[in-house]
Amino acid sequence: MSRDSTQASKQRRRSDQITLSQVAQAAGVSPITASRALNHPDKVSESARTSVLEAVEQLGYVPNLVAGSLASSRSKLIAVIVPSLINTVFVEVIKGLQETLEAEGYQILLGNTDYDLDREYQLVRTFLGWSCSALITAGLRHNHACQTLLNNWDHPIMEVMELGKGMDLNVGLDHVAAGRCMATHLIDQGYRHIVYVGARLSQDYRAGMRYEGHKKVLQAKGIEAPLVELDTLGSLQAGAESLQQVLTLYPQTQAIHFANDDLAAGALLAAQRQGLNVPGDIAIAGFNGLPLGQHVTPQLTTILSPREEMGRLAAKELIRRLSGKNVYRRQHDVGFTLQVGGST
Amino acid sequence: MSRDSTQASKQRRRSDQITLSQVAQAAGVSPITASRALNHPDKVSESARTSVLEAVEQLGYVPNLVAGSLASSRSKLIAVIVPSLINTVFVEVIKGLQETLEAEGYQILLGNTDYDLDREYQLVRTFLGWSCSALITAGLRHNHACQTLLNNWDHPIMEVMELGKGMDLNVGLDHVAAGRCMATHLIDQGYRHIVYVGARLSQDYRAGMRYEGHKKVLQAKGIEAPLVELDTLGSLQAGAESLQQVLTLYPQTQAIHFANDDLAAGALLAAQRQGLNVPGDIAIAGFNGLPLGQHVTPQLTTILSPREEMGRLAAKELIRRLSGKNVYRRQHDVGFTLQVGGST
DNA sequence: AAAAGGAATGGTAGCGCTATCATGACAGCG
DNA sequence: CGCTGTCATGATAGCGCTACCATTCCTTTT
Repeated sequence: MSRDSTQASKQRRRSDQITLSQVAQAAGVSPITASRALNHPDKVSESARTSVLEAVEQLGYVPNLVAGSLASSRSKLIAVIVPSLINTVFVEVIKGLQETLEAEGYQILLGNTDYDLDREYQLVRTFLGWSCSALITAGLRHNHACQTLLNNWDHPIMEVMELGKGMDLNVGLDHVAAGRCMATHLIDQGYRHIVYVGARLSQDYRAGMRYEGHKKVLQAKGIEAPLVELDTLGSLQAGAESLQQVLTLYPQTQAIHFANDDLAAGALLAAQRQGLNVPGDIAIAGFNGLPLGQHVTPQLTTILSPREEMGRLAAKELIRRLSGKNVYRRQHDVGFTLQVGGST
Repeated sequence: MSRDSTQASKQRRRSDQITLSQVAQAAGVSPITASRALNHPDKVSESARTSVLEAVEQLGYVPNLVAGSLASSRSKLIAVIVPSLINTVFVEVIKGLQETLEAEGYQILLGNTDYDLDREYQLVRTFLGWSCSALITAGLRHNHACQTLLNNWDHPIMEVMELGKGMDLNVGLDHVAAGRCMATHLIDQGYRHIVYVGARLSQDYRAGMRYEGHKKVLQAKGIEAPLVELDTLGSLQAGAESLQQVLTLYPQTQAIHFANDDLAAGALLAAQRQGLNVPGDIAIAGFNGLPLGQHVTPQLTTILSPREEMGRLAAKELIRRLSGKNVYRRQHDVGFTLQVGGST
């Protein structure tokens, strides 16, 4: 009877957005049938389904995902937390994740910790509040509060980048082994005075792990393993500057093992500008396998890490888990490849 | 009386997560007061506030943002839609956005269209369903459905990357002018046989706009403006390969104006490998001002576009608008800078 | 023919939070 | 002393959707 809402005691609808009930009414079915037509199409008759879809089209209905998530306590959101977007490595992992997750209808909620574990905790708290269906985070290190919070969370957690025993799922590579690999290569090439150069190893602790591997190999041969730690972020510029610094501190240096390709390429290009011969005067090695390294002359010796692949695999495994399938392995090693160029 | 829920007719709580009501009970206040203590701290007495915060701490309460958003039809989510993550340009804009938005407590919902406007429409639909408080999208071109959908949406919309009359807010630069700028520089340097090389200009239509500017300048001088369009994405590799192609198609070429620095740097490095002198045999220019261009020899002539700055400014203007302040200008030109290196 | 099973649909009651209005307490005012 | 205004708090009623159970109608089984 009271069609018009003049008395409308407690009207609260702010936006005049179309609701599922209106769609249902237009389609001549109950709201719950309309809901099913959209979310479980196989559970309604074809006639109901088509009339609902028509009504959706006609009214321009946009499902309120917030309401849906609250009612079902599920969502198609996946939280992705990385320490930095400046470092292209993480971006490439995100790329791989994004590609795979979006294809399955998931949306990415992106967070950046700036290498701050407390910040990470705050982000995790916020993201859990969105009842994400999973969380992907870069690295195995978290602060205590974060650890407890996540332990009590009953959704999949995927830790990427480095290999190890995580909280739940893990896709990554063994950075210590990568460091050993490159150090071994340098020694095999006959170099004995080898410096490792990294940038902010306390933040980029994976580069620190590579140094650990590097050091072990050298020490096993009775060789010193000097470390030069830069206080800037890794970049071509920083690499160029570090070259000078290394040669001043350790004039006998024959080879430099850089923590990443940006540094290494920066140093290589700087060496050329200074008329130094690579690898004759100084050998240079990097890590990551960025395209840039293949385009400089001589080509950069580096370790190729499958970053996008890591993202894709992580996403795939996560989806597997989310769709209720059995997970046989929680740890996945994506490996790495030594790429020998002319720079060593 | 009935404290235990044995008969529990229609219990539906799936997760045993702490709710605000439990916090309120522990703090000895009503749920609404607890809500206020957390969201409008100045609207409750200090005693209430502290006891609520204590209870939150003690119980490890994590606010359910989904429920909050539904009730208030507001959220701290901001949708960000870009055409690609492979192109670092967009990533840098995201970086700028992210930095500024996260500092203000906003979360980013990230979408990638893969240069497909229909995909963009789908993403927009989905994101509107999350009742985002704003939407940021790269570019001014959208399909019709998307346009209508967004016109009826009553939240701020920010279109970035290129300058022009958008739907709402806009931060970007004039790509036609940038193309003109570089073409003028090349002509001033005395080059007359100039080829423009771009990759998939129908997708990267902003590179196409730069070509338009380039062409106009050349034609005004009565010079031909040949275009070589590559079918791959812009990359060092593609740039290296295109060099050959250009020299075969247009043997007289004196200068190549590349659509971006990746292509240009790839070509420059390839030229060096082939023993060609840059700029003596062939001059090379790019666009973007990537760090790489400053580290090759000779330095790459390019146009510096303030990408992170664009993201930061866009985020700032958006926040301004979201906090209800007056917006005086809807369009913001971030400009560009010609960087002359030794390559032209 | 009666019982049992299945498919399509709907009614009801929340999900956890906040907007709205109502209340009571107390200060300031003429 | 009543009147108005401000402040802190609370009761109530949703936000738009879906889980859960119930109902109906039809097909299959013994």
